[in-house]
Amino acid sequence: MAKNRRSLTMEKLFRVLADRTRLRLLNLMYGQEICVCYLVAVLRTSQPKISRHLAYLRNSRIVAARREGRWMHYRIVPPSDPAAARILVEVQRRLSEDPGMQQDRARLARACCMRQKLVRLSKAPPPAAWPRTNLQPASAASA
Amino acid sequence: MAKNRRSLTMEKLFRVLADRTRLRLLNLMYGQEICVCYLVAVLRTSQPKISRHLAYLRNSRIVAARREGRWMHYRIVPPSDPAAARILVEVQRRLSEDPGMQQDRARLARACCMRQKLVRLSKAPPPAAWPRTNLQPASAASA
DNA sequence: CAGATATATCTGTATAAGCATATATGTTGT
DNA sequence: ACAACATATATGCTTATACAGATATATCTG
Repeated sequence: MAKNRRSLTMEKLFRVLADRTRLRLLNLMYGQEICVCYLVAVLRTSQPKISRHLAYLRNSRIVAARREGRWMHYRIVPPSDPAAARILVEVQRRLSEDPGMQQDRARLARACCMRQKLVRLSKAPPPAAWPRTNLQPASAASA
Repeated sequence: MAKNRRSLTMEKLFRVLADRTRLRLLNLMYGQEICVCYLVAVLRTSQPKISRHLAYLRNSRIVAARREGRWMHYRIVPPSDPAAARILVEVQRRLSEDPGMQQDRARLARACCMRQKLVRLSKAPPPAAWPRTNLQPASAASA
């Protein structure tokens, strides 16, 4: 199941980042833990495709997953290698300037606001800041 | 001939960086303009392979080439996009810590020292700092 | 022509996308 | 409690494409 526990080589890290869909996913995960259903809703692409790319990110140890009932939450795990971590920060800065990525974030914000009205999202836990701020109920449904 | 004049997307940039041979080439080009024959000598791999990766880097506008007689000199061109430029600097920092890359640089230094004795390099212009420091004769052989 | 570098062609591998289906958890009816 | 189902996510399989490496050959310059 867990294929690759060793730290990433530089070229492998870049291979992970060399895909538009994965960058879009990371863009939505910066600073927050987010449910797959939101990712599917915002990216407007097939669920298997997103799941595949999440698995790729997971195997690369760049993101971690947490199950909460039927929902899976994904978050970015800053690499232990300082240079790799800095690169991810640079990526974030670059993505924040990309119009397409801004559009994705805007769609996510809208989805969160009107989530009560969206069938697919009404019951799902919304994105929450990560690392947790203590203001967010950690996992209200898990007790 | 010049296929792609538009600026790189983030994912394209990372695709360029997602290859060990290209990283080794960049590693040897940081801060200096260097002749292909040195790259071939240091990397100890086939000349067509190196030439193709150089073409890849050239088409991605990450390096530029300059002809001087029969020799081609390659150098890194810092991207106009500030975030991309910062990423390249981070890559440099990371590569400087990589043992394999240090070994390449050591081999290059050695080749430069004993170049008089090496048939393939004895007539080729050695690597020179770039941007030029005015202490290096720009192109002594081209006049 | 010789030396330096680039390109054509072929083969193998990685992987992205699409579709169908499997798994996992939760819910509902009895 | 258990069967049957619904929802959320993951995976198996197929096809298409990008591209790395190897070898041979072309191009460019002196």
